[in-house]
Amino acid sequence: TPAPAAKPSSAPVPITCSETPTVSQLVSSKHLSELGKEPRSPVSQRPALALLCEQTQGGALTPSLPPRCPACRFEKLDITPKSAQKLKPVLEKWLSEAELRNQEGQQNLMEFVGGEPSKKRKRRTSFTPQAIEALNAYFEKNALPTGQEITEIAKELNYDREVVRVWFCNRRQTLKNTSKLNVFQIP
Amino acid sequence: TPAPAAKPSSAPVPITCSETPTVSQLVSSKHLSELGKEPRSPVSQRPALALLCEQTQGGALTPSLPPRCPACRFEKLDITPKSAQKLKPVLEKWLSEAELRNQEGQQNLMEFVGGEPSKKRKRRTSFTPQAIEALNAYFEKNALPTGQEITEIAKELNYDREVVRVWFCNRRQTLKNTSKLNVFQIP
DNA sequence: AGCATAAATAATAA
DNA sequence: TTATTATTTATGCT
Repeated sequence: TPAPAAKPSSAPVPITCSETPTVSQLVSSKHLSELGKEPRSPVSQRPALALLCEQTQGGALTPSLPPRCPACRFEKLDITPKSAQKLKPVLEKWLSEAELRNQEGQQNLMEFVGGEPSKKRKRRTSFTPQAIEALNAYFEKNALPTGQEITEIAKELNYDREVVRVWFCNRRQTLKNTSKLNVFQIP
Repeated sequence: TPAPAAKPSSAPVPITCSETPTVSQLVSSKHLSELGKEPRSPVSQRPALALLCEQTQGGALTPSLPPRCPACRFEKLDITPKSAQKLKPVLEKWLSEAELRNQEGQQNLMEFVGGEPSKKRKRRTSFTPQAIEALNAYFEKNALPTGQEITEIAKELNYDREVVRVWFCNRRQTLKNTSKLNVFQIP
C-alpha cells in the first residue's frame, strides 16, 4: 500500500468545494497522502490539478464534461489503487515543481506548462462497422492468422498491422472469456 | 466489475489487489454475498466456513506448499478480484457441500476439494514506477544483458531474477512489434 | 456514469 | 527467440 495511514493531526490544509486551493495547499503532504482515498472537489476548481490533467491528456479541460485522464480519475477516486500508486510519483513531482513556480511569484499557473512529455498511450482506434464486419468474417474462417495473413488483412482493410494483430488477440480473448462464463454459471 | 474503488456508495468491504482480506471480510464482502441472495450469517454460524478458516489459517494445510483448492486460493486471495469473481460459484458450492458433510459429522472435508488444476499461473507482478524507470535505464544501456548482469539487476532492484529476465525479453519483443522497421508494415 | 473493447504488459509456450 | 495467452489498464462511446 503506497499511502501510509498518515496521522490526521498535522493540521493539513483541507480543500473544500467552495474554495480554490493554492498550489501550496495542493502540495501539502497531507493532501498528497490523502489523494486516492477521499472524494475531492471538482478538478475545475483546482488549478494545479486541472493543469495536470491538461498536461497529461494533452487536451483542454471541458467545463461540462469532466476530464477522465488518469490524473483526474485519481483525484476523483475513479481509479484503482494500483493505478493510483503508479500515478503518485508523477503527481508529486509535478506539484512540487508547480509550487516552485508559485514561490517565484508566477501568479498565472495556467501559463505553466512543461514537464516531461510522458509517452502517451496509443490513441484508441475505432474500427468502422465495415471493418469490424470484415474482421469478424476473417476471424470466423481463421481465428489464428499467421503473421503474413495478418499483414495482408491489415493491408486489405487499410489498418495498422499491429492494430489488426491486437484485434485478433483480443477477439480470441473475449471469445474464450464469454464461453468460459457459460460453463461456470450455474443458478 | 473488479474495481470497487469506483463505487462511491458506502458499500461493504471491497476486495482489492493491494490488500489481503480476512475470512470475515470475505464473508461479509460484496463479492461473496452478491451471489447469494441474502446477507450472510456470521462465520461462527457457518461450520464449513469456520472449518475453512481453521484449515487455511491454522496451518492444517501444508504451510510450505500453497494449497491449490479453490477455497484456499480464494481465502489467501492468491487470485485477482476478477478471478475471485469467477471462482465464487465454485467456492460457494464447496462451502455448501462442506457444511452438509460437517452436519453429517464427516471430519475430513478436504477429500472432495481437489479437482482444480494445479498448474497455477504465476501472479502477475507489478513493477513500481521507480523500478520501471531503472529497468528502462538499464535497457537503454544494454538491451541484452548476460545472465550475470540480469542477476545483478534483479538483486539491485530487489525483484526475482526470473521476473527481470522476462521483463527484458518482453521489452525487446515490444520494441520489435512496435518498430516501424517492419518490412510488411503498412504505412 | 458504465460499458465494451483497444491497448499495454507479464507470463507462458513453442 | 518468436508467438500467443492471460491479465490489467484506460478510453471512446452513449
